Amino acid sequence: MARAQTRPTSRDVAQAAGVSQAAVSLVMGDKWRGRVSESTAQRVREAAHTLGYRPNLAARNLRLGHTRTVLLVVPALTTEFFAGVYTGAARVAAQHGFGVVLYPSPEGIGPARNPFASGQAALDGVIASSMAADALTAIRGDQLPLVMLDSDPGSTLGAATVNLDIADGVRQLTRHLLDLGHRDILHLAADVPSWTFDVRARELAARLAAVPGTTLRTARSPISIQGAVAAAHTALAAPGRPTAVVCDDDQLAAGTYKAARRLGLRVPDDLSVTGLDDLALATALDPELTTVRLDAELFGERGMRALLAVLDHRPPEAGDIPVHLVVRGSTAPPAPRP
Amino acid sequence: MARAQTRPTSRDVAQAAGVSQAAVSLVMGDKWRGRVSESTAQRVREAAHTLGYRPNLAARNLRLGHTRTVLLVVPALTTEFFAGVYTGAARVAAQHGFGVVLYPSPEGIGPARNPFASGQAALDGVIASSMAADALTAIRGDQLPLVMLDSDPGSTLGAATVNLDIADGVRQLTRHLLDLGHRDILHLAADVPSWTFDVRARELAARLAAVPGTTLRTARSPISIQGAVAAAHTALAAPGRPTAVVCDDDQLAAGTYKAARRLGLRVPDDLSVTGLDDLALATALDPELTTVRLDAELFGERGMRALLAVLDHRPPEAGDIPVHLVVRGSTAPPAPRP
DNA sequence: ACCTCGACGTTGTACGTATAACCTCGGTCC
DNA sequence: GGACCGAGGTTATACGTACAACGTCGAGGT
Repeated sequence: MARAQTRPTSRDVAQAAGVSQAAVSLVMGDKWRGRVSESTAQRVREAAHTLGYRPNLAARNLRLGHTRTVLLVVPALTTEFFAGVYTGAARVAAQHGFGVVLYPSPEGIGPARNPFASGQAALDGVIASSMAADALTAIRGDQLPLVMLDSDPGSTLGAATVNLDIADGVRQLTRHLLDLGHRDILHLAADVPSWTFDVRARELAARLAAVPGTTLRTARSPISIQGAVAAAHTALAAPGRPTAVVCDDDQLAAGTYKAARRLGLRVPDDLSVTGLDDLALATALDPELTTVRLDAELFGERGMRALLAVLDHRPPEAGDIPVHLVVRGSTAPPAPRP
Repeated sequence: MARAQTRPTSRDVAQAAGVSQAAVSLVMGDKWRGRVSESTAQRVREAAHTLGYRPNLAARNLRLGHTRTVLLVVPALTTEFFAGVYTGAARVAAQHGFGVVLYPSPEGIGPARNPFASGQAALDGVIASSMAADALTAIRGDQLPLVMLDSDPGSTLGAATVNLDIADGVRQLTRHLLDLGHRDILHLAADVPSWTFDVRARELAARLAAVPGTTLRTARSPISIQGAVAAAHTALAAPGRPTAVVCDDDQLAAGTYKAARRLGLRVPDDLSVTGLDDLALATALDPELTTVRLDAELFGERGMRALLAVLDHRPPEAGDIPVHLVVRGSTAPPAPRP
């Protein structure tokens, strides 16, 4: 429980170097120019090195009043998407001397347990992706600067938001399917309440409603390949099969492939399938998946930049992040109806 | 940069409740029984609530000398495997009042930048997976209690280790292929220096060497589906094609599927393929992948328990974590040679 | 001879918390 | 009636750091 032997402090270094603790702090903090002679600084550095001195972060954080660490709250890490978000956020954080700590919310995309109440690290701010309003207010209760990723700009209680232009992605997707001649479409939707999924449903419905003679059905699935197999199988086995399935993400599309196979349907000849995310999985599938590519790293970068802006009391950068359709082998014109 | 308005401290709460700061600390720390009356405790709790008081973690950490936070260093989060490790570790950590912070080492499985030097959170210990020796010594330099996951027990400089019994998994896998009649095997190996991959190569070679008339070739691939496509394509296009491919993980197997398809080879009729991990990807493939299931959550649990033991100066639990072969559709007897 | 000034430090203090040590006061026991 | 005691607090202090404010000392200017 207790640390084996207590680590050396700046005072120990000071004593070893024959200077005051303040001098050590100055040297270690690289603020000694014009205050300490080059030779003394060197002596301090050597003493610190031989003692294996590392500044006590807790003390520094207390003194400074900030930690230069931010928390990135993500849903389950079952996909490489949020790894990309982290990478992007961590990169720009590092450029500004910040660290990023990753907190995968155990309950998935839904309400997260408050990670601050659980006595975790001290934080300067939070970047949270697609969270429910109650979890949001819990975080706000901590009065920490907050940036929301992919959340309803209307209900984030004034927090800054950074969004992917999912609506435009769905727009491109819908146009592609309509251009191919599809009129009977199944929406395989994630059964998780989240703005990012609501947008997909809303935009898809709006686009199809604008075209007479189209029909749109909806099936719900948990966000996993296995879950999607069951959901898609049920939906596709029902009478009046659609000619195309629009999936809320690539994992659902993978499940749809499997369900189609079981039903003896070939993709894309008998059934077109689309995904959303462009995971590595998308090109591992056979045929490769037509999907919408999301730039996860850019998303993370923009999120971190927005948080930095909030911390600086600057207005965060505006505008959604563009996405684009990637057409591959899983979409084709529908077979002529018998 | 500076926090908008400074958060209330325990002293503010004390003043609001008309008690001393010490009393607030007692009540908040749940150590007031027999020291503070129920009514006063209630008053303090109310004051804390209306002020929105949250204890300053940096101050608490400084005072206590520990943070009850440990770091989990993982390679890139491109797979759900380490999500499982995190989940397991976080679960047992929570049971002991600890938090777990996730640090995806930017350089992948290889040497990691020292996350402590970069001024991140203050930590009580580290769980690190498959790291190179130089990164290891960097961490040891911080004198933090350390547990290594899936690392050579002989070269961890005395750190505790927790390992999956990969060797046994490869043993089961090899027996399965030999039983099916395969004698010409290609090992598609990860091109990353890491003990966990060395074990695979060593065990596979040893098992096949024990059976006369077998041949073993090796091809190397980066750990990604796309990378494996190229590597497997090259290896399979060469003369003297193997009848089975043993892949270091499921992602490589997925790449092998694609390469085989391009070469007009059917799995498993023309080529058996095996993976290792049992990711969701394994059952998304067609045919489903024969692979070795690793219990990621148990792995994380054991890792955290070992760290807790080290922190308590107790000997960590011994013994490797068992794994087991999952036979699916990607393996079959080899086609009779023409 | 006096003042100024830069170079090179040092002393002192505060950050917010947890807890050891102390205080007070009404009731009990002998 | 004095000793003792437990309940219900308070006071004081330390954790390790960063930095503002304060010396000190020798050189240079007048």
